Amino acid sequence: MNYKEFKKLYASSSRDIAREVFLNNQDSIQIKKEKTAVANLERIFEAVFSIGYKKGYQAMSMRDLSRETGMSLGSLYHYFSGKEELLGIIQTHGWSIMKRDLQQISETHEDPREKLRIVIKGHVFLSELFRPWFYFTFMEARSVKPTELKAVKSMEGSTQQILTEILVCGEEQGIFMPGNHELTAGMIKAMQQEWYLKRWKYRKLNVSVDQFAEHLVGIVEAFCLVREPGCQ
Amino acid sequence: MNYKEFKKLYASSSRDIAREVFLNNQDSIQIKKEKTAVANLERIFEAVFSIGYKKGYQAMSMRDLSRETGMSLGSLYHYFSGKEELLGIIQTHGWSIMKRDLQQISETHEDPREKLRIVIKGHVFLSELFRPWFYFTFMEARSVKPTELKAVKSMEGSTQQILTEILVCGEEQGIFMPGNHELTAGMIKAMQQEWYLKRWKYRKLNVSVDQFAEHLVGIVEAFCLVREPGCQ
DNA sequence: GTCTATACACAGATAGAC
DNA sequence: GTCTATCTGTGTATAGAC
Repeated sequence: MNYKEFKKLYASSSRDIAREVFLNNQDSIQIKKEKTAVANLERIFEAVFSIGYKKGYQAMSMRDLSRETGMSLGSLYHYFSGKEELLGIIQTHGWSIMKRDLQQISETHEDPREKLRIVIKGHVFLSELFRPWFYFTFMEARSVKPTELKAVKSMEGSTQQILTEILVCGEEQGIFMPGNHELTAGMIKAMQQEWYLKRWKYRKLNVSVDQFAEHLVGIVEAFCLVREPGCQ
Repeated sequence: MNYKEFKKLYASSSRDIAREVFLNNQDSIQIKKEKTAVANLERIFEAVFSIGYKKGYQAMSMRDLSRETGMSLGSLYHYFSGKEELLGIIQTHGWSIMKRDLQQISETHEDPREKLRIVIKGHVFLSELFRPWFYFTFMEARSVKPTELKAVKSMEGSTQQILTEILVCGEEQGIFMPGNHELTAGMIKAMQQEWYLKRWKYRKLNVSVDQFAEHLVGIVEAFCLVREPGCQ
């Protein structure tokens, strides 16, 4: 599978995400007309990502957000009760997208080797599709309030769990080498993160998302697949 | 080489770093007595890392810093001209430690395989020794002002360059496989970062810095070393 | 549903006593 | 060299007109 095929299968736009957020938070959002609310939420998220990417969420003022969205301060406060809640909405939604979609991807294959490939690539492709969400959730995870932090940590753990289980299962089937699979899973996650954290580097190097994902799979397989006897 | 041996060779304490900063910024620091200045700088850095780790530098107020250091607001401003300058001092010094020491480490060996091992492990060990510095410089790199950003970016690039050169050189000698070495170097850096960015995860898993570094070297060598003919 | 005007707390920074 | 007291701008958030 390459990125193009992936996009066809899992395509959902930023508009769709905004709609999801609207439906999940209909009680706290004071605007009731779906079309208006969804469109404005989309503008708000986009602006938060843009400003947040440059200087971080804490350094973004509500006036910055007002300027970037073209909405007034008063209007903004009809979409969330405060700056902290806005952060919470984005964080929890970002992580839940990630968790849900990766779970779904992992269920499309049975063979451990195929499953490992698809889960690794799927994560990279997903992070390409929703890069601002991934970048933001990673960089701003610290700022989330303790209540939500627990949920966020558990979602982060569950994505690593998926990888670990594949490695364990593959070892049992004699396909993968034995080893510290938790540690390997952590390393894989680190490399996946590289794509959305340092995206600018790979644009400069002219590395496409497909090349990146393939390279990553190559590294993991070189390490994990059992070598033929007599080989080093 | 393991972490213990590394520490013996490259040991310098947080006090030493504070002294270095003092000597480099003697003109802008209003306190002239070395002993006092160095001790207070050390306290300040420690406090910045502690608060910054929890909520980020932007969210840290000077009053937070005053409370944590036990120094008054007025005193703090005798050590730097403002919050922005303090950030700049920490950032540029953090990156320069990293660059200088890695350069030094890479010069201790000639054979590409040995050199690769030592540079990879050295980075991990260095980040263990100066973890707060590494974490902080990574997470707060965005907040640095444009003038300093250029310097920071170039230092980051140079550490990746060291890895790339080793891989290229090893390929020429027939020790390493051909491939996109820039890309591989980026992946290695990503895994190295994992250690200081997600340190809590590995403490929970009971993974030591030596185990982590060895695992990382294992992954890289499995991918990079030329396989014997007939092997996959 | 969106706007302008404004309340009020807190930020960064400084002056000047000790 | 360190402190307390204070200035001034900016931050988040709200009230109420349109």
